[in-house]
Amino acid sequence: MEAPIKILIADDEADILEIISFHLIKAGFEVFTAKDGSEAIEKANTYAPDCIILDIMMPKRNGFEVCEYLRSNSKFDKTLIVLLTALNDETSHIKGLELGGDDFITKPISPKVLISRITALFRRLQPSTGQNKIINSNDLSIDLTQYKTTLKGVNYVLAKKEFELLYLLAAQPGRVFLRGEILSQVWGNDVIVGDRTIDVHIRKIRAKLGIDCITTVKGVGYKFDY
Amino acid sequence: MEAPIKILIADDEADILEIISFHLIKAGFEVFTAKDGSEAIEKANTYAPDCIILDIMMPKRNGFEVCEYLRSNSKFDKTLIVLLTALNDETSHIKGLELGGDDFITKPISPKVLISRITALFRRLQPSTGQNKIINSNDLSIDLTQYKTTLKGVNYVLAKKEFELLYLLAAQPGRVFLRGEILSQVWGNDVIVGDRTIDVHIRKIRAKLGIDCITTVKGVGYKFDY
DNA sequence: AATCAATATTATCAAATTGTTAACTAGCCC
DNA sequence: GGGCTAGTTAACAATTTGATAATATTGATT
Repeated sequence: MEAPIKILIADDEADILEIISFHLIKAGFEVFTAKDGSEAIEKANTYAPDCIILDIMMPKRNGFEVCEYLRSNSKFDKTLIVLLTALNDETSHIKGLELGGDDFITKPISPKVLISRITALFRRLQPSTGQNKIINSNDLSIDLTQYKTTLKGVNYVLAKKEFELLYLLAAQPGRVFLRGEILSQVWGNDVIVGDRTIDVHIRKIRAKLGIDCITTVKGVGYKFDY
Repeated sequence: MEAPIKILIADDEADILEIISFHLIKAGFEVFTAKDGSEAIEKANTYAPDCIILDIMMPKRNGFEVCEYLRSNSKFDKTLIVLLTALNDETSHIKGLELGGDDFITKPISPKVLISRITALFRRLQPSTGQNKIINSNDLSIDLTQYKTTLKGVNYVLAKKEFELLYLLAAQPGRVFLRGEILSQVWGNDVIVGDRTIDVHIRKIRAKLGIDCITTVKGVGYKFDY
């Protein structure tokens, strides 16, 4: 998991917010906090977290309302929602899960348990994205289904050939691709283009991304290394 | 969900086995039972269930051992494991999740809760089973049942094809749809229309909504991004 | 250090792709 | 029928992308 996982916690009790943040940060997550339902929705929209932990009982909008809002917005389709409550009450539990919550944790919260559960949720979720067409390396992400390249969260627009070339190399970091391989993979076997064409595209990728993620292996070919 | 979801329950207490089975069957699952750890492993191999509910305290092999066995076998990569225990004990909880359990439920078990949680787990796992008829993204809402599009609460009237095209793209924000995909999804496979037709409709949508929610990926297709 | 081949860079032009407009057609309702 | 709307298409403009050639630079080898 390259890019840090973003977690938003919403609870009106400042001390709980603090203790949970502390443990989540220590566990390597990037943490945002909200002290009521409205702020939770606002920050969810701003930061697009991967997981949102919601207290049921909160001012402005309660956890159920926030959960319902999130689940009605396709933007949050892949966002995990964990509901938190002081009540050990079966009705809330079922209601929360039916509204689309992914997990339910009862207070008092053990930080260790919380982190274990969140980790377990992500473990389950990650492979479910299937044979991922997304390549992640450091802070560089290359998503084939979206034709999208981001570096440190910033989006870079690559042209079709540039993208396909980068994707090919990045799919097997470190491996050197011969010019012939690149030609047949990116251009196809029936198309005939000169060697300089590859260079030019490599150059454009390097220029656009501003990082040297492609290494030249003189006399052989190119490889992705980042 | 075409084929019934198969669930294996392992517990040494016959009455618990019975009551859980009863409720799971009622909820539409196909249920297998085992009364100890060895039998659980045996039946897991035989029936390849989608979900295995394991009591921690069982004869022959306990829940942890079975969990560890299952997780070491790639055959069960996609199998959900739910651990069950009478102890409300944090250590077991964490140990179970770390061994690769997907969820942890403490006794006494409420059948309703159990079923909610299992359903929630499967909901997450199933790739977009939720064929939502209403798409919401930011302040844009697209309602298939009413063929209605609203932006910031204001209603916009899209023609049939325009609506269907927008709906298709918006159903999977970010994903690039190839022109061919768009044609077969919106127009069908037997209808033959030119490529310009898509452009014109895209243009009309952009003009009507006044926002640029559809991005062109040159040489590839279009995607919804808002 | 000189040489040579491979690669990088730049500019330029050609080709592909999409955007835009307007015109045409078919169906529908009054 | 006449007027309306939606859908399609054609023609052209605008834009983006791709390929090449010419030139500069690099790096290995001697």
